[in-house]
Amino acid sequence: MSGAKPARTLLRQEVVEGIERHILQERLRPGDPLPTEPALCEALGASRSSVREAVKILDALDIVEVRHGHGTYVGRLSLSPLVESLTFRGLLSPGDEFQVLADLVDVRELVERGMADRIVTRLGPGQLDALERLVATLREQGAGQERGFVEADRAFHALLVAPLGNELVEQLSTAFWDVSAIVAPHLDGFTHADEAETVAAKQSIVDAARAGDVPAFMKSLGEHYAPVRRRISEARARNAARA
Amino acid sequence: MSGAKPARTLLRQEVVEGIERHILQERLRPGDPLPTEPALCEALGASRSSVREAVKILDALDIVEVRHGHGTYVGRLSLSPLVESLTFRGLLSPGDEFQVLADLVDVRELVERGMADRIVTRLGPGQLDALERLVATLREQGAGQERGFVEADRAFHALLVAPLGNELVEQLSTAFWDVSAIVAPHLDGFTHADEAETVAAKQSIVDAARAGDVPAFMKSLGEHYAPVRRRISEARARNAARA
DNA sequence: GCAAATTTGTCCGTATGTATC
DNA sequence: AGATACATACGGACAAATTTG
Repeated sequence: MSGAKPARTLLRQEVVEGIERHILQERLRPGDPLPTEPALCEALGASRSSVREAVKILDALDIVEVRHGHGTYVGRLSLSPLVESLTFRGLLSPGDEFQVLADLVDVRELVERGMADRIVTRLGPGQLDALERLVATLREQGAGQERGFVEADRAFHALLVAPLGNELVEQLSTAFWDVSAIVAPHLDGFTHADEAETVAAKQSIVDAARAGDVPAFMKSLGEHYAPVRRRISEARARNAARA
Repeated sequence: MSGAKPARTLLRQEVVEGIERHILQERLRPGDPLPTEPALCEALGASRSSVREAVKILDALDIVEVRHGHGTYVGRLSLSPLVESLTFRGLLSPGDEFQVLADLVDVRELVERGMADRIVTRLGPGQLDALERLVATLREQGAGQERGFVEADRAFHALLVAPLGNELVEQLSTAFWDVSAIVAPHLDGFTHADEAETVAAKQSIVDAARAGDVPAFMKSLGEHYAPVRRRISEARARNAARA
């Protein structure tokens, strides 16, 4: 029966909050250095184990970034935890392997559709030309150069929402794209015809944006995601039949 | 000079992937038990420290759930890591404290706006009545009963996107609401008039949905978020003036 | 209700790998 | 290259929480 307070909350969790408090109070910014592990131990009254576990939690959330042999720093606060979490969920998906993927495509189209008017009005000539060049790249590179293809596709969707001036939307958009790119390969049956259809729809999207035609922009968006939706529903049908 | 392989990747990270692999290969589902720490140590060839740090990382991502004195289980795979990450970013926000909040409101309206047609067509009479009851609750409970007010508000937005059948959209919607609820209190100046305006807009939203009027639904959405936007831009103006 | 068994939480000491100067 | 500072990893011991007999 020592007089020590039987802290209801786990010490590790208090260390997590202590580090967060320190970052906020000192108004630190991403990349700024944090105290070393021994310093954190003394400052927060915990052992190395507890401090290390707390740091790993914050590292997983990208609130903290650890560089081996160098030090601990404030993280970038990116959406990497969302990507990790959603990716694993997509790979797990008990029952229906592709439900998450279908939902994901919905959300991706939702974001671009919901921002359609702003995208159309704010895309400048230079950005439209850049989009056009990406479409050309996609058209030229077949299934032979997968690497360049997926990279151009990623860049296209990132550039599409870039002029919004909403950093959160940009990061969410690329995060959802990343998850799709990791989960989708389990989706075979994607033909060259599908690919061509998708690229053609991208061209229509750029044309509609250049013309300032919001309804056409939305229509092209629907056509762009149509092939993926077909493949997903076919895969789901196969799964259902197998069960 | 031990014969151990000088793993170029961190051992801790390999343990993380090993646990993930185990969950996938065994097709475990949320709530299923995982091996104990000593068992994981032997299975993955790592010390308890490394295993524990790996488990904490997976716990932060809600891929694993740890219960003290009980065991380790497969997590719920919720979006809690997104909430944690975004909340901290909102509290940090160097330079402009309310940029993240403004972006957040944009995204919340974006989701509801982008799903407008589907929401209007799929909302059944029972769900419309439930929404109406929530609006009544919001109207009756003033600033006096904050608890019930915010709870009803949360329920309203959750119920709005529920009939879509897209679990990801539902979880994203509530996640963004949660982050707003945590970050927004730093935003004072919210008057009773603002509150009344927001509640009235919610009534309009329900009316429009009941009438199947998509344009009116969208218009009401804009009116619903208008007061919050005003408060945010005022707060940003105050911040700018202070700097 | 008590006590034992199981499992996670915390601490300490030590040795190793890595990056910087 | 050597020295230093730091994170990484190990193993053992005890504390705290939970379940079970």
